[in-house]
Amino acid sequence: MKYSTKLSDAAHVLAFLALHPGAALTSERIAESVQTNPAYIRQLMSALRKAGLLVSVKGHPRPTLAKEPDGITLLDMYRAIEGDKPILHQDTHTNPDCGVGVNIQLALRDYYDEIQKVAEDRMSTITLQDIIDTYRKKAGVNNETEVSA
Amino acid sequence: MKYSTKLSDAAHVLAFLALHPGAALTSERIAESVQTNPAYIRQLMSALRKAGLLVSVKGHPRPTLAKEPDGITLLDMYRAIEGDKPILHQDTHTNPDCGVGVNIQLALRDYYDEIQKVAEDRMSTITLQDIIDTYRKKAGVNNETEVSA
DNA sequence: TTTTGCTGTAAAATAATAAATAACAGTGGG
DNA sequence: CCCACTGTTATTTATTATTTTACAGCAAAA
Repeated sequence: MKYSTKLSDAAHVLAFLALHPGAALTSERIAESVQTNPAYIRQLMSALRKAGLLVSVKGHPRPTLAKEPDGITLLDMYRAIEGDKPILHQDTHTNPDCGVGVNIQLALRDYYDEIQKVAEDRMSTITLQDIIDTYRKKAGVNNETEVSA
Repeated sequence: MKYSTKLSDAAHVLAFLALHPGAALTSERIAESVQTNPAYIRQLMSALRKAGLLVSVKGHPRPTLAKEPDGITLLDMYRAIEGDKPILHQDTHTNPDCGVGVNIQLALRDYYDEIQKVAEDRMSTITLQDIIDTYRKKAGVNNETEVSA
């Protein structure tokens, strides 16, 4: 497969909303910034909506954040978009007749869970507000205005 | 793409070597345990060899660990197998004419780097010896012997 | 109340990456 | 000199992500 960039794109969408409060943001407008197609943006927004991070009304091009930016973490976005997909993947097709194969994978699971935990703990400390703050610094350096296409 | 299980399989291979010291382990024998094909195992071993984790001689079916199990970390394996592949992936195809898109991704990079760091830090604390120790506990519970197929 | 533009959703097509497979030159041991 | 095996590359297949297409239904404007 390709590598999933859904988390990045979801963060992009939420930041875009936060940076354009009150604007009439169609999925097409957002898609231009992400440089993708409107249906994909709507799919992302659908997941974010179901997770309670975003509010929108069918047919009405005015999606808004469901919470303040400092109340939305990167982990919230990850859960919304990727569910419980792990960052490291086990091989679940080892030989079931081989005790080594089976139990090595069981052992690895414990350690993968630990790694997942520290990654998620870190994600839970990063908010959309943090991302926006960092964005503003970068944008300042790059002399960009946040209303450009 | 499929999800990569190379790290899991590499750990499997190294653990298998550690658990069968002195045995004549052909790539075919190891492949049986992982339930895959010998060429794939040889590819993994090639990467592990280049990273200095494993020693083998062409044509000679007796690969051995290049270091003690407590001197090989999960991070060593990850580097050997995945190089500097990140666990989270940015969208590098956003609209370059959109300041928001460009700079949001730059901001995300900082945070992704942090998440990568905590994950790798954790990986660096987990050794092949730890995995083997945990394996033995699991294997004990499951009443398996480590010499079965 | 009709029209228009948009959303929400699903299905099908395409793209990217991983793993499986096949092939073969070359090594070491018998 | 054989033989079994490794190390390596190239090709094919499988799996997942993204793109594309399509369309029913809502909201606002006319």
